[in-house]
Parts: sequence; C-alpha cells; structure tokens
Amino acid sequence: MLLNHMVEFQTPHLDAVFHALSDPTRRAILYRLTEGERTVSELATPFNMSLAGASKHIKVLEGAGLVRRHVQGRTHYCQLEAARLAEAQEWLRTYERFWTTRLDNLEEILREEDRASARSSQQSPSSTAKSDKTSRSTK
Amino acid sequence: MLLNHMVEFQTPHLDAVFHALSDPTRRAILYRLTEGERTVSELATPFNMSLAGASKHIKVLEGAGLVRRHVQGRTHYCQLEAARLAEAQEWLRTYERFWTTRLDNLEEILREEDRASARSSQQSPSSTAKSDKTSRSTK
DNA sequence: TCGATGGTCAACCATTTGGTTTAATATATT
DNA sequence: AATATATTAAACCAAATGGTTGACCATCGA
Repeated sequence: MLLNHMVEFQTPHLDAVFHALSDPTRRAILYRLTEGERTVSELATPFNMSLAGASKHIKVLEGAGLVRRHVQGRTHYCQLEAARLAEAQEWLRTYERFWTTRLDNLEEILREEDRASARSSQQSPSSTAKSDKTSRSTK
Repeated sequence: MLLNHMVEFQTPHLDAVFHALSDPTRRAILYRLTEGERTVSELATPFNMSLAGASKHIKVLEGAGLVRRHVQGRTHYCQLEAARLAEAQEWLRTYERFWTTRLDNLEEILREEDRASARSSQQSPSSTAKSDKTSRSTK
C-alpha cells in the first residue's frame, strides 16, 4: 500500500473503468458508440439479451463514466465519454517501457550489430529477452 | 469497422486482462513488479491480507498473462509480462481520437486510413457479434 | 383516451469474486 | 530426522455480477 504510486492514487476511477471494460458486451457497446449517439434500444438490438440486460450494461458503463446519456422524451440517447478511457491509457503508459523500450533496444542492438559486424550473424545465447517476437503494429 | 470487430472479437484476452486490472491490489502488485522480480511473499507483505489471498490475486494476474512465474525450490518468483498490457493499450488506441486534440485527431484519422489501406481486406459489414442479430422478444 | 413504444425497477437466480481459515505439499535448515 | 519456510489447495462465506422475467412509468401517435 505504501508502494501505491501516484498513478494509483490519482485514478480512483480505474476500478470501475477496467471492470466496465472487462465485459465483451460492454466493449462492443462502446465501439458502437464510436459511430455516434445511439439510443438504449439501438444499442441493445445486436445482442441476444433482454433489453433490461443491455440496459444494465449501459448503466455500468455510465457508472464508470464511459457513457453519458441525455433523455429526450421517452428516449435515452447514449454518447461515448472518452475521458476515463484516457485515464486508463495513462495508467497503462506507466508500463509502456516494458514493451516499447525492449523493442527500441532491440532495434538499437540490431542497428549496432549491423554496423559493427558487417554480416556475421550472432545469436546471443543467454539473451535476456526471452522472446522479442512481439509483433510491432503498424507505424 | 471490420478491424475493430477483429479487435473486439479476436482478443479474448481482453476480458481477463481488464478484469485483472480492475482490482487495486492487483494493479499495485503489477506496479511493484516494475521494480523487478519479486517472490509471492514479497508481493504479499504490503497488503493487509492473508498470503493465500495475495496468492490468489497473483494467480489471477498470471491467468491473464500479466505475470510470469518461475519456481526455484520452494520460492516462486514473479515477473511482469507486459505484452498483454500492450494489447489492452492497443484496444484503447481505437478510442484515442475521442479525447485527443483536433490535430491529433487528424493524425489519427490519417493513420487509420493508412492501416485500412495496408490490409485491403474488405468484408461484408454484417459480421456482428457472436450472436446473430436474431430479433428479440416477440414476447 | 387508448394502445404501442422506450426504458427502468425490483425480485430472483446461478455463478464469480475476493476474502478467510485450515490443511497439505515441497523445499530448506539445523 | 525434525522443524521451519514458501506456497498452494480446499472448503467456506458474503457480496457482486450477469442474466432473466414481470410489473411499472412515461411518452408518443392515432
């Protein structure tokens, strides 16, 4: 507990946000909302569950601050609210160096090897990186 | 659109990862592991809970692929395994354009177009979730 | 005003979660 | 061999989760 870094303290929402994201239905709902505002029943339709069930999922997302709703007549319009997602990403950034720096280091190493040994392929036998096969995505 | 369907439905890890991250104890354990390898009891001590309780948390992290352990004698050493965190961040990146500035937004859009053209695999847009849009409830 | 539509609420149910305590297992240490 | 240490396993518990159904409320359209 003493170890709890700022990141932990500054983000009291993380429990709710990560919990909300841990359900595939809710993630699908969020994705749906990237296309624009949707009503509760519009959000519910693709899923093979009752409207009440979907409504509960939406409420979880709302409770986590990931969805905002505005009621208009009997219709509830839902909107993506991304700020908390940004917080989640910010939390993850703390760990970025554990997958980026290793790749960057690998890049560096390869570049150096390329320069130093003009083509004597050396496989380090006791390499610390157990597997640097992590596929780098686009970019 | 299709790409995000892939993101949604091709990554069953996300359920486990986000669930694992939804607990503050587990997040603290992960943070602790950024400082290096730690044994189970080392990880457990800061928390006001039984060793067995902490052990269970570690197993959840392990099950989500966020922690690797190697046993040496009676001691279990735990190590951060960040790849799945990278996957989570990758998922979040889909939503980045909803919180970044307009300029970044433009950048993101261009990058997305880049990606989309990179894998010019198009497909019927009706490939939805695990469940067909079987209409609900005639009741 | 009446009926259909959009949604929530409440009660219920099975399963999971987060925690406990008390063994049990495996390895060190003396 | 005996004992201490590191950790898991098993049984248990209360609370939360994900889902259902049925009743209810509000509102839109005729």
